[in-house]
Amino acid sequence: MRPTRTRFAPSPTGALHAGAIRTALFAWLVAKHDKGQFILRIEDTDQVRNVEGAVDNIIASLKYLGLDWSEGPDIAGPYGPYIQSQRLPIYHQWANKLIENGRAYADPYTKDQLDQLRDQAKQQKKPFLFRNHRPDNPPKWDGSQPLRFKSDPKTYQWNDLVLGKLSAGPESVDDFIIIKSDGYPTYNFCHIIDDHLMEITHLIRSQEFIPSVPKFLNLYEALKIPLPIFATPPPVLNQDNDRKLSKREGAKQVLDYQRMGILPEAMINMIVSLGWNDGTTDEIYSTEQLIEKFDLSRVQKSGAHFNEDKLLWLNGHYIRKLNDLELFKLSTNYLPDSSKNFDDTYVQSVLGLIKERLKYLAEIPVLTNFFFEDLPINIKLIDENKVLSKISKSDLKELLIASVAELESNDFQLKNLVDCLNRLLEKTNQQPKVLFSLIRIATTQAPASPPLAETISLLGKEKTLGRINQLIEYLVKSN
RNA sequence: GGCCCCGUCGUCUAGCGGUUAGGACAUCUGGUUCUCAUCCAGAAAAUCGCGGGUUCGAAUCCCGCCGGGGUCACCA
Repeated sequence: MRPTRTRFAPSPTGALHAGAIRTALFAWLVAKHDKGQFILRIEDTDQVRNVEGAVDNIIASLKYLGLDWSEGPDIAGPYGPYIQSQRLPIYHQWANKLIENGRAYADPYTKDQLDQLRDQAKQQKKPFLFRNHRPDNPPKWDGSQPLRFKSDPKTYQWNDLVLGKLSAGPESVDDFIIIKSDGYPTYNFCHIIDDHLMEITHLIRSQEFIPSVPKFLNLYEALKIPLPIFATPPPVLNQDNDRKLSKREGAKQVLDYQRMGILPEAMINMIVSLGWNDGTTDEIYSTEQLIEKFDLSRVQKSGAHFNEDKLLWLNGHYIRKLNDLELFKLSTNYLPDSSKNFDDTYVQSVLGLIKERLKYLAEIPVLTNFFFEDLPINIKLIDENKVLSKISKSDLKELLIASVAELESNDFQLKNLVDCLNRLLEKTNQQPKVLFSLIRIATTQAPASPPLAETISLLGKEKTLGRINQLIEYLVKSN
């Protein structure tokens, strides 16, 4: 048995989105499951569409999710180079074989002539097939014309690990360009050679290539290259419509999710669930479990909409499983600058308090800033509060004064604070709804925060009392 | 338009001839001394795209239709 070798072969035409990275994930999981190899190959044969920095983006996206490769543009291997633009002589060698066998010929048509033929076919409502217009005496190929594959049309039936039996008639097989007039090969040609030379066993790619497979099958035959196993995952669709994810549709980059603080485990879990499950009711899978359980034959046939709600839920789940130190380490790039004035223990405690309401790391500043800095009084929080807005400002002021009096003698240990707040409720004869909301707003100036006792215990006596007094002053002045 | 693929709650899905069609996200309700969240309990949500067959019995098998998508480049 040959070892399983899968590959991810993107073209560097822009940033990777969730659809592309899922294909990579599936291929990676197959390789890991079989204890084989996963290869990264860059398909940069379109010199016009190549985008600077795209390879870096691809590599960074894969690294973010921990999808590692054993051979690639940055890792030499026995079948390199792994960048197609560096393999041109190989493609020409194979192209020459086809010419020698009479299975490739120079295309003598100009672009205008071709367009004309296509228009004609369109007007006759017939599909355009180049092979109906093969030149009788093609010129010898000198590299200045495109080189075309001379097809041998027939009906094909083939197997796909995901989609099952697929078939198409001879009308799907045509003469297509294998070497462009700039000397670069087309995808249709060179991916077959590369997959063969690189000993790829499973060709996992997205659904838009299905209509081309009969053409590929014809070429495999002409090149005497054995078929790999085909597996075609369904498209990943936009959240809001039924079209596949694309940059044009405003799909987020994979790295955008990294920037917003989606943990790799959550992202992997989300992406794999688009089209795959193990048949149980499990929703959460560690990467190790996925490697063990993943199976292409259980991949869905129909497209799946990307769902950011579910991604956030998963991410929250993984964040909650972190301990305070782990969360602290992951948060360094997200903490507000003002946190630098505090020691790590304090910052860790803050993160511990907000952990269960954190959906993604970029939320950290809005959830924690009041722990690190004094915020201006936002009276709207009281005016728009459904119980506090019904109480007169002077009554609120009196409640705050009573609170300061009670809290002043406390040591702000959590347990003692809870007792203290309870006493305060009794003394003022108030509902927690009123009193706790009031103190919470005074001390955080935030619409939401962790529970009151925990919050002010961590904040400390000095800041808590200072902030309450500040609100008292404000209320006195505005009266 | 030709060819090809797909079609179960709003979304992701379980289901492979006999189920009260199950789970998860989202939504809504209640509980956890305040808010937000977590957690717990519960509700609502799919006449299995439609119509025919086959069968004692169909979401599951067959056919037709409809709907959606993909593809018809010197792009991948």
